Amino acid sequence: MKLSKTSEHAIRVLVYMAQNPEEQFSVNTLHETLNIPFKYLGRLMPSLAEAGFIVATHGKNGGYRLLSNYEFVTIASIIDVVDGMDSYSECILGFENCGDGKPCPLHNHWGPHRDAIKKLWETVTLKDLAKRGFKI
Amino acid sequence: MKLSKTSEHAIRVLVYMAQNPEEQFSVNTLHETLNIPFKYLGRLMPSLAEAGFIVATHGKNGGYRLLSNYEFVTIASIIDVVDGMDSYSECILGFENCGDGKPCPLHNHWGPHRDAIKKLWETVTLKDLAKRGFKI
DNA sequence: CATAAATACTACCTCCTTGTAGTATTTATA
DNA sequence: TATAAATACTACAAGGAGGTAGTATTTATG
Ligand code: SF4
Ligand code: SF4
Repeated sequence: MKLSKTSEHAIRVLVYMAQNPEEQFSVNTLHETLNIPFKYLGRLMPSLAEAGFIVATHGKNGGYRLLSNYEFVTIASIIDVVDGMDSYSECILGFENCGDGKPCPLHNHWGPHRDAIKKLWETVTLKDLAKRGFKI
Repeated sequence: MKLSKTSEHAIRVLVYMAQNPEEQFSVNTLHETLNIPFKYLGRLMPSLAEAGFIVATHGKNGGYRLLSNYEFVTIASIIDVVDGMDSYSECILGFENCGDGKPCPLHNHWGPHRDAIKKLWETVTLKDLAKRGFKI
C-alpha cells in the first residue's frame, strides 16, 4: 500500500523527465536536480530501462531518454515494477477465516477505498503528472 | 499508510479480547490462539497496557484484561500507539514545492481517499469488530 | 516459606530496504 | 589512439522491523 522510497524516486525521476520528454538526462543531472543519491539512482535507472520506461545511451554524452510511449505509462505500471501491486488486492488486516462470504465490519468499507486508490494509480499517467508547473 | 505487522498483531489481540471483554487472557493463551510469536507478544502487551487499552495482573493466575472503555477504542487509536497516524495526513508521493496551493493532478484525488480511510479508522471501534462470529 | 505461573525487562539475531563505494565497460571526440 | 564522460555491475555498510532468548520480578497457593 505505502510506496517504498525507491518507488517515490522512480516516479519523481520519470515525472521530471516527462516534463521534457525529448531531452536526454545523465544520472548526475537527475541526482543533482532531484536530490536522489547518485549511486542509488545509478542502480535504479537500469531497472527502469529494463522495464521499458526509458532507454540508455552509453559512453560519452550518453544518458537516459524517455521512450515515446511515456504518455500512456501509468503510475501503477511504475509501482508494479518497483514494489509490486499485490498489496492493492489484499486486506489491510491480516485476519483469516473471513472475506466476502463472512465480512467483518471493515470489509465493505476498506475494499472500495483500496480499489479506488488502485484505480487512481491505473488511471494517472506520467503525462498527467508532468503537465504541471511545479518542481518535482 | 500500510499497517505494520505489529499493528496487525495489536488489532488482532484487542479484537479477540473484545469478543470476551470480561475475560482475562495470559500471553501464552493469546500466543497459541492467534499464532503470534510468544516473546514478541510479551513485548507488545506492556505497551498496549501503558497506552491504556488493557491492564495487567502480575504473578500466578495473572494476565491481561480489557479496560472498560474498550467499546470506544477506535482502530485509529491503536494504530496511533503502534505506528503513528502521521502518514494519514501526508502525501503518498514525496514531492516538494506543491500542495493545496499548487496541486498536481493527483492532489485532488489522493487526499479524499486518504481522508476517507483515516475517517474509517477513527470510526470503527473494537466493539464493532468484535461483534462478529468469525475467528480473528 | 517454597514453588509455580504469570508479567517485565534487556540483549541479541535475522532479513529487507536504503544507501555507499569501487571498478568495469562503452563511446564521442580531440 | 588516448582521454574523458557516461552507463553497468558487484560488493558491502547502516538502519529499522520483526522475531528470538534468557533472566528478573511479581504473586497465588500448597
Ligand atoms: S472480513 Fe475484515 S478482516 Fe477479513 S478480509 Fe474482509 S476486511 Fe479483512
Ligand atoms: S500536489 Fe501532488 S505531489 Fe504535491 S502534495 Fe499534492 S498530491 Fe502530493
